[in-house]
Amino acid sequence: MSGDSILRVFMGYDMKRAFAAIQTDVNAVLAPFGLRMLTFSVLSVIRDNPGLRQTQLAEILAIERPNLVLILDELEGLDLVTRTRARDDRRAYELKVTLKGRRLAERAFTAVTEHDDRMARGLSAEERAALHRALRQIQSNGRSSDDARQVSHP
Amino acid sequence: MSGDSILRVFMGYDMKRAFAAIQTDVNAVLAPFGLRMLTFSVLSVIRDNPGLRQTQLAEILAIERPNLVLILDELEGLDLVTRTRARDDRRAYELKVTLKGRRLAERAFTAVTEHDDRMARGLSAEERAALHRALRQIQSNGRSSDDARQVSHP
DNA sequence: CGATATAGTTACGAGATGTAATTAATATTC
DNA sequence: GAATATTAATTACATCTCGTAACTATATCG
Repeated sequence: MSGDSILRVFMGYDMKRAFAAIQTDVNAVLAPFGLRMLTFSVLSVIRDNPGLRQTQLAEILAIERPNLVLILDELEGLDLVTRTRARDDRRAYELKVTLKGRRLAERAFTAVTEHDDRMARGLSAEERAALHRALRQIQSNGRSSDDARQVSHP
Repeated sequence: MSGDSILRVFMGYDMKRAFAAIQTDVNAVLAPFGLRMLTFSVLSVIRDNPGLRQTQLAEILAIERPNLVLILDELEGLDLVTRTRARDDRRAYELKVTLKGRRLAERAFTAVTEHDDRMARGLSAEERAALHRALRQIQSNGRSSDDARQVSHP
């Protein structure tokens, strides 16, 4: 008995431990590419949504705009992403992935997919699908409280 | 379509989002008790394992011993936990929860349990059990790589 | 006894995340 | 159309979590 059985009844605890395992592992997988979980996510979303603005990207990834700035500085410094002034709104930048970035993202994506499969060993396809469903349900349970609060103070 | 569909195929991404939701929420639940997720976890494990040493506690929670020091300083300063020199090993401390700590932990535990149920709304008991199983499987998949590495360099 | 290991600590750094205030550009309003 | 407010990005700053290396004191082993 591992001593933390009192905490194992909580989804939050099991999830913290599982996520820590994944994050440590995926960061090790991404290190050879010069990426981490967060920069990989940013790169992937821009690649999938070329021309995205920083505010939209922050919204999609649920991070604050200021935190995005340094991440984009990093990716831009690595020549993986470009910031181009938007013609229709010269305050905003259009984000795009460079050719170099596209190539790197593709290889990293394969590596992360393999990693994800590795972390899912022992789970059937149905169990994996059920896990995704459960995780999204939890997210929406968390969001609904936020939304309720925001709606009540418009 | 939210723009992050490219990432939604990864357990790691869905889990990061779900865990962020839980952590934000549970910290709000614990704030009135003067606790956060981490201090609550430490307090709960000591309560469940009186006399525990710091090294053992760090091992159980999978955190580094140095990080535990400040957390225990905090809990000790709040009169929730005591460090007593072990008679058989004067380097070590025996950790115990004070009466005040026991009372607080009990109330906090109830609040966190309710919170966990709230975050699990929409999931059946079977789905919840399956979620725990999946999360533990993932943890053990992560750990097994570590173990393999350690065993290969004894 | 002397070498080595262990328990806790200190010092430090990196990464992720959040808030407040600033600047430049756009939108709104009178 | 000028004054005002809003928005995009940024800067500056603070906090939390987590990890490593080095130190002190005890303990153990040969």
